[in-house]
Amino acid sequence: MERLRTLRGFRDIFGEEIQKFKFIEDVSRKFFDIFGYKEIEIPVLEKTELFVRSIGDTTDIVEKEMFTFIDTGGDSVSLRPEATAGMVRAYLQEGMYAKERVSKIFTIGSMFRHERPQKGRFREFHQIDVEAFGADDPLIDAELLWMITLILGEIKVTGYSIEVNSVGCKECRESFRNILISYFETKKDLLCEDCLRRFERNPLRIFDCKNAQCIDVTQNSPFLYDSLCEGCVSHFNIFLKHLSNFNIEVSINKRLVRGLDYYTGTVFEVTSVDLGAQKAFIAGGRYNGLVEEMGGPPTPAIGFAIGVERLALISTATIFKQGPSYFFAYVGEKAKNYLVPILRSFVSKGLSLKFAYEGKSLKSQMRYADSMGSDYVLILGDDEIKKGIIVMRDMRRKMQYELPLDPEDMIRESLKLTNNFTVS
RNA sequence: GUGGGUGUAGCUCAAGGGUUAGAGCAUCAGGCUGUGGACCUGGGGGCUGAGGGUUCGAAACCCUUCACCCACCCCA
Repeated sequence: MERLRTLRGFRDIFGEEIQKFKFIEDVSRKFFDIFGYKEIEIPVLEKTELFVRSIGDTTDIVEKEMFTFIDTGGDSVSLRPEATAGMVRAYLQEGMYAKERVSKIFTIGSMFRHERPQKGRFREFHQIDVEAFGADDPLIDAELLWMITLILGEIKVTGYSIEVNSVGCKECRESFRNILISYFETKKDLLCEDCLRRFERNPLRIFDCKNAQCIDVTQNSPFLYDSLCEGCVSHFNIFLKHLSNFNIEVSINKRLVRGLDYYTGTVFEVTSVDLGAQKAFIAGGRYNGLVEEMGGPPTPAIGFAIGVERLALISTATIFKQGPSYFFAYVGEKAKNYLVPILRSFVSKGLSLKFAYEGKSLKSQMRYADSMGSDYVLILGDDEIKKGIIVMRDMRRKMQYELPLDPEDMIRESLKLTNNFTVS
């Protein structure tokens, strides 16, 4: 019989990794609360049209990476490949724009893309997604990056770098597109196959190519960055000024363009050299036109997403356990009868008391206790029962004490001995 | 979708045509009949990813297929 396993690109997340995930989420939630972001859960499955309209129908994501199927009602539905589309939908559907001037929301959950897995890339992956609607002030652009640096600091990520750029508003992007097309038109034969495709659909993306010859071609090409309109230049400069006031080091990467159609103005990426080819672990930017395109009032907006798997790969945080843990070791059936009342007392006090279900030799139980990292082992056998006591062994100091056998007294006395407990 | 690499015990890996496929770690037991980590001894564990072929003989060679990893593409 063949054993079933997960689908390609889907994984079980457990053990140390899930602890790291939870830690990353906890730290993020803490800072989101400080900065006034409210949590929202949105559906994993939405109408395909939502993603087509927001992300763009010629992007790779919607063209070939979505898990799309026809449900029994005949609708085309898709597993979300990213969160922003659904967040915009929720912002409009729940009427947030009418209730507050600025809506700051975040969500945490799985995204799905039908890609070939590699280091730091899976078909089901987790994002922490943050969106702020209703403010065009570059201060909020800078504030987002500040919040990111605070989170990364607490998660103990070092050696990352932040790249920023502006991809301009609709107007300056449209005029630049023409400039770019006429430039590349003469150099078509120098571009790689992929870039020829990009030339047809989204010439901006040629700047993203890693092919040496293409990089060469773009070396002397006009940059969007250099032909931004007055308003975009001033917005970007004020953004940079704020960043320096926040003491945030960034580098301007004129080649940085994003793969989703909705971005306008500020875009940014946080990368780490420790990640392999998929080095961006946080990315985002402004999308001032999207809300209106989705049928809402004209609303400036900005957001970013954290790739949790990638962040977990580079976080050097170690998860500390808190509080002492106890183990109950018993010799003989008579002693085992004392387990339940003792266990109940420990649990009611919120203390961790482990034990072996099929207790074998004491030696075996001691090994078990040790392998689970128990700090104290309570040992009970006929001798102790006769004397009305229980032995508590301090595993690290290799010292033993006698405690009363009555559970309440036992806990009280043991806490006296362990109240200077510190995690090593 | 394309390319490269790897599939042998729970994990990391040996064996490169020739008895019964090994080692370390992990696990269980014993040494120590009631005391953990170190050490010693032993036990359990495998259709060598799957299917076909070549051969007296295949984990090994050939074909097919599947899976995983890395990279391209793209992206968090």
